[in-house]
Amino acid sequence: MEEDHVRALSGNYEPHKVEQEIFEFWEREKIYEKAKNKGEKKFYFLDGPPYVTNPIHVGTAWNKIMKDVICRFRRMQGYLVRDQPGYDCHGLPIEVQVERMLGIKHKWEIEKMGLENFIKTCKEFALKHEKILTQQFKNLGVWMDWENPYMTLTDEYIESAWWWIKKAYEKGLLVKGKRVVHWCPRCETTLSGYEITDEYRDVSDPSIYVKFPVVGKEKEYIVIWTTTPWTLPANVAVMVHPHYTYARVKVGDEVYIMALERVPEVMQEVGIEKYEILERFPGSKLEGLKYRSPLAEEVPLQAKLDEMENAHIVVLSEEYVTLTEGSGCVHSAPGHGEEDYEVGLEYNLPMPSPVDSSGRFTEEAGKYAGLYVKDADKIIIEDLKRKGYLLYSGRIVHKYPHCWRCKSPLILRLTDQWFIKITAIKKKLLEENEKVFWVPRWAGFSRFKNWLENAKDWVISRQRYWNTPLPVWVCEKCGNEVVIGSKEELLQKAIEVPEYLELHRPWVDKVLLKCEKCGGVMRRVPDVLDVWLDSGIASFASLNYPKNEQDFKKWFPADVVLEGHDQTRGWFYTLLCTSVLAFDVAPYKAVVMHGFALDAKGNKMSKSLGNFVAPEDVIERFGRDILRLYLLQNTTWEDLRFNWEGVEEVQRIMNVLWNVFVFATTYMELDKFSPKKYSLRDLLPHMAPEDRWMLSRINSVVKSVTKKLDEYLFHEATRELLDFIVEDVSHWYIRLIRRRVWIETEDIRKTIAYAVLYDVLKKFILLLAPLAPFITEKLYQFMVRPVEPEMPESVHLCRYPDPDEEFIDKELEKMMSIVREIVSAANSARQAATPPIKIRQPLSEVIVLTDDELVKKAVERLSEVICDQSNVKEIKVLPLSEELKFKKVELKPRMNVLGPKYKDLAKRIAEELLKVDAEEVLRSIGEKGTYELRVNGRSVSITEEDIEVEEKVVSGFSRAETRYGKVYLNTRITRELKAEGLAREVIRRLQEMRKQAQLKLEEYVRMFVQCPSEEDVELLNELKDFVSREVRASQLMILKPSETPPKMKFTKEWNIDESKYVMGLDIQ
RNA sequence: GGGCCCGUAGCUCAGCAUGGUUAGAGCACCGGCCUGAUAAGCCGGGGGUCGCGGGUUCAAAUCCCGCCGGGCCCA
Repeated sequence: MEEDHVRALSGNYEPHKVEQEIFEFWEREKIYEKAKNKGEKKFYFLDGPPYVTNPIHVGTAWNKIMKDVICRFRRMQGYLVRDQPGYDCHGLPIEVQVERMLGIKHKWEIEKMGLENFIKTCKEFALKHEKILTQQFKNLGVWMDWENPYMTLTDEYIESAWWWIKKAYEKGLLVKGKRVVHWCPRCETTLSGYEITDEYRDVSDPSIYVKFPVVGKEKEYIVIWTTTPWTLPANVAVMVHPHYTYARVKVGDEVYIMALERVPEVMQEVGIEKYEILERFPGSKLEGLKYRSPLAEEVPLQAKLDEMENAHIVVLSEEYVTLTEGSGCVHSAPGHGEEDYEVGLEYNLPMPSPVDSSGRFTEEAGKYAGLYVKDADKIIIEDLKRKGYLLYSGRIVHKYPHCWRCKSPLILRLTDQWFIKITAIKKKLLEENEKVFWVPRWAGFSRFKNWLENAKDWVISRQRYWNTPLPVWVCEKCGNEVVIGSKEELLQKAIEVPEYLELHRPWVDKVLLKCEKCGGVMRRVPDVLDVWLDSGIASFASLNYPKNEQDFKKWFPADVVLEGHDQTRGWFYTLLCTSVLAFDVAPYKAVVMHGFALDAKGNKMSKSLGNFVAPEDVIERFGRDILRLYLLQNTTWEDLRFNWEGVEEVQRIMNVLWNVFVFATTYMELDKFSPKKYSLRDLLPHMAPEDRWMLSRINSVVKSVTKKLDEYLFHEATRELLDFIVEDVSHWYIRLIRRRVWIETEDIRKTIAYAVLYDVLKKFILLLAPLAPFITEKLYQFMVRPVEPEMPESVHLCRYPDPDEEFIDKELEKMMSIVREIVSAANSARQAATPPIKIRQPLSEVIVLTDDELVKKAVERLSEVICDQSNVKEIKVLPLSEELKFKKVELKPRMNVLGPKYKDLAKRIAEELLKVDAEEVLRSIGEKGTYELRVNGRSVSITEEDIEVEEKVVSGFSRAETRYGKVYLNTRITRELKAEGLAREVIRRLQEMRKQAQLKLEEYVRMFVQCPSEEDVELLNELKDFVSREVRASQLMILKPSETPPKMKFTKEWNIDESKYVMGLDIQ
């Protein structure tokens, strides 16, 4: 039975056409579905859920493309891959967008309009954007289970969160307590740390020094510094460092207490020139020192604190007192500062926070009640000044956190919050992290580890609406609390359930429970959960755990997660926390961290800056495979600076790739090559060294690329593959086999070239398939499937190739790289010759001088490659000691040295030096340090300094150097060589004319060449057969200048070395 | 202010862990060459304070310290 043969691929690479065609093919043949269910060993890829607000940008595309590479690669390795995408659907950002859509400006308006409507709008918004994002991801060629994403807004997902909260509660790790949190007075909610860090911006604030009068002393004060005067009504203590030196400083008739080291700077800042240090002592001496509030008259709270024993005293802190700014005595308001709060706990201080949720002072603040805190600053300063407690008032520009959404300055407020005691499981977090495979390593073992070591308790409650509700119900009567772990449990315990129930506010708020302790009615606390908890539980919530225990057992933990470096402290962290808390193990085996996509200058891309590039823009101009490869070749964990030239470079490479296939298939079709007829192993004994080299290379690449993808080094794998197809296949192997594929008869050398090329290209397609799924599918469908119909119907259903170790010959690869350098040197020597010699002109020999055994071996084994590629008849290797045959050493006397030394004899010495054997002079100097020169009957000692050495290549040779030795090129052109050179000049031009005349490759036509001289006619006639064969001339006439050329359809005049030739060919 | 990462040719980057010929590649530019797959390729040229400063060393792009600029995270 006749096997079908390879057909010629034609035309240029047109990505859009290819991609459209492949999209349709995948869709029609349901290739994704087939690939998805094919594998055996499980592989759990866990998608970090993108937030469903904005359309994707280049960075999001990069992220999903790398994930796609993982899934495709693992599938080809035979894994059953869990590839569920995820979407992060809750949270303040959506609330903000919805508020904007609804024209709402304040939190209370939401409740006024009705929560139900608001939540419904949020949900619609999330679902709508989920669809947009999915469409965008699909368009990149990303294969995921788009029909079944996990979404954090479903009841099932929320139930997983509830289960986890209950688990934490049962372990005693869910705690209600006071916490100082960043609070937005406009949004009236706490913000997570993540939400704050983006919005530290420079603002101008007051900078004041205040005097706190010491109890029992006349005119003695503790001096504190603050930039938030509005926190003074909540002042409870002053912190000092126990080991720093403090001083009592006399200024006029007053005494100030402050850190000694700070005295000069503070005095300068407040403008005091004359002062005197009265006493020095360690800060620890100040512990317990009682002072009076400077605002006792204005603020009832302060007056009350004055009366208390454990308030308005000096406390010690090693951690929170520094000498870089202020006075070294730190105003401490535990209700308005995290550090203050911690010290407050330690000293059992009262912790007033006389500010309400909208940032206004409460009644406790007396005179200031009702004022917005920032507005109170001015009045407080005035009051202090009036009362003589203000030492200095200025302004300072510093970074201060703002609400990312409404830009209000945030305040720190002591509030009741729910939190998870991460500190209790910190050790285990660190332990589990040790077991994770991090890419790059330092991301896990420097950055993430460092972060874990500083882990704090996690405040998980929020005072908002569109989030997972906190599943805690509290008894109105006795305060008893119950934590609910599922919808089922909720319904079981409910005494009242609304008609419609989904696990969002407001419906869930309407569920009332009966208190088991007192029989009272229990209501849910109004808080919702931090949106970071939603994505943080994805490792098991996406598996629908605990409802679906089987899936959990099957898949958990994830084999890999991959996100940008902002997630080191975000998702990577919350994932680890939730899993370690619930299961005592890390939720992932490998974590890959990637960079951000920035603009060409390294700035963030943003629509407002006008530097935003959408992935769709790139697709429109270049196509999906090019976008993918461009992104993938960037060092994974480094930021990507998007630039269009870089994309163009990838496009050029893809053009070369395409043309490699055009070349290969064109000749394979001409010869009706059918790969299944041959086995590489059978052909092996007949192979040329370059064939074996090519096979070694592809198998080395298979091995190396597989390892790189196994370790998630996408950029290294991408670069290696592209480099391989361009350098090794296109630039080298195809050049080497070109003459072989032109052989017209059946010939084993040609067959081998096809067989090797076919094998290499097929493997290459498979290797590249996960990275560039469209073009590889196209080439597979075109070149492989028709001739090997038993292969899978899609490249993405194939097995990733295994390296054939038998073919790998590292020594041969090394030898070929040596040979490539030698060829390059030989060509360089042609150019260095005077006059330069064209490559088309054959030469007699190249000589490599080396003592290196491998170089010698390389030249011997690959001599034909060198001769062919450098167009010489012979290649020789000689030991270094033979080099003197090809170079002359000449001595140049240094007259400026000899002159002063030998005066009038110098001239004679110079003359003699030029006569003697230079080699011998150098040898003697090399051995003894001097050379004894006879001049006018006396002996003169010539040393190194007296001469300059010049090396000259002997005439008839040209030289170039390589890392592996010097290369000499024989530049003598014999009559025979000249004839061949001329023949090749003529051939080249006739070929060009064939191409211009659009003759078919295999077509034979009549031709003539009219030479400018009799001599040329003679020369050319010697190689007439050769020329005819090369240009496929049915008849070749070589004419003298005097003869009249026959009439032919296509004639042309050419200049060869300044002489005019006329050539013609007869088109049928 | 702290942690981690990055800074090498006009541009994109490799080299740095294990210090050692003249610091490389691709792109772009210029000159020459080659070409019946190639809008490709080859040879050569120009182009570098290896962010800056100090230290260790016979020797530093590489190791150490400090600083500057950028990114992320934390405060």
